Amino acid sequence: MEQYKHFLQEKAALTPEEIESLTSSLQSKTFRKGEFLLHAGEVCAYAFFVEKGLLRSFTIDETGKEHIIQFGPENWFVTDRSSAYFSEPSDFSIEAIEDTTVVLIDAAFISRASAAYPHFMRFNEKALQNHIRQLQKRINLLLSATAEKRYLDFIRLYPDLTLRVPQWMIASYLGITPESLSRVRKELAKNNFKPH
Amino acid sequence: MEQYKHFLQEKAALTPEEIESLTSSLQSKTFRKGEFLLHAGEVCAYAFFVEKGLLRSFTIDETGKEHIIQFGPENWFVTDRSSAYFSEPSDFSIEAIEDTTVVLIDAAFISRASAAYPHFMRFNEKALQNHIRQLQKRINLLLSATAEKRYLDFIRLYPDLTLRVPQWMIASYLGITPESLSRVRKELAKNNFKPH
DNA sequence: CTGCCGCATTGATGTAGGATAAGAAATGCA
DNA sequence: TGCATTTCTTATCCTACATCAATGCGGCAG
Repeated sequence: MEQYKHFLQEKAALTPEEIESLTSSLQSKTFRKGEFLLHAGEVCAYAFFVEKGLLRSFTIDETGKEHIIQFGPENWFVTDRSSAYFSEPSDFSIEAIEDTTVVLIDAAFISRASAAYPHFMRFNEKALQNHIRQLQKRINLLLSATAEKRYLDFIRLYPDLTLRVPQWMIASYLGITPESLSRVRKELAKNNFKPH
Repeated sequence: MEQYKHFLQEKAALTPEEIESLTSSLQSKTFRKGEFLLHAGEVCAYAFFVEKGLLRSFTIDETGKEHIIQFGPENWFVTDRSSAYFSEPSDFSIEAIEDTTVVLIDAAFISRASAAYPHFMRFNEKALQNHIRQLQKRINLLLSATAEKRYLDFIRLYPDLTLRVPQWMIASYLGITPESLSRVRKELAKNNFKPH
């Protein structure tokens, strides 16, 4: 819970007292590596705030291939907003890539907190807007950039993930095969590119 | 303004009186085919609600290629939310594909309306959530579907646009070249596919 | 009517990345 | 520790789509 409290203090500009009173009702839960927090087809009841560990959300297409939507390291939210908001079955699955502790945030919490604290409401809306910005950016990349550029963008944005996530998952996030990613990396290495 | 009022009544469940009082402060404006409502680099001050006509929003990459983000026919909103919300210069341009009449909706209007009418606030949030759902869906398509599937999805979703929009713009939306789209269509025609 | 321009089509050729297969390296686990 | 499984790499071939270039053709300004 500590990370989440800290996060609220930073981003939502709430006082420690407000935070205590708000979060007293929240549960946290730990999942082992490989466990699922959400299976495709279920309604996503929570937003998961990652205290420690690493999640991924992904879809599976008709041909059985996985496509990673998002990684969730510490201090990130992972959820399927559409499913949670509209109470529809989710297309996503959410899985722990490492042993992961999350705070469970449900819709009732959000509305209670928004009603009680205008700061929280604004914080929440800002998170939505940020999410849109991210999605938009990703669409742009998928429309315009080569595999190599997308990979470079990825390691620029998530340098630590490059080390924590197996490459086939990064490939899946980028929309290419692991073999292609391997080639891209080889090419980059040849031109003496140093990721770290 | 009529379309917008109708839209509010349908989607936001406001009474005609509430709608009148709300919209009295709104301006509408008409743009000629080819005119720009927003140039990349400017801050996007409005959400444009399309009363009549057709808009497109698009980016231009480093190599000078356009990538269409969204089409906006009647009853759609076109804007760059990130730019509008964070008051940052936009990456998008917005252009009228046909002579187009829009209602100009600025941030002040949204907050006034949200404060005055809880229904409006919920309507607005729902629009945001819907937007996220759309973006997510598009990312999924770009990650997993071939040009043909993406095109089929497009005409299923926007059958009327297929007739109003030049094909090179559809190609740009799909992330392929006009030549490729032409070949996809040829292939579909051969297998006796009838769009309408 | 005519010449031009933007758009769509078609063909020839190039290329990024996919599919497949196999081996090497890393990791987990008994 | 050693065996098995997963992950990463490498090589070969293949395919979807891009690029380049030429042709056609409908609108429309003069």
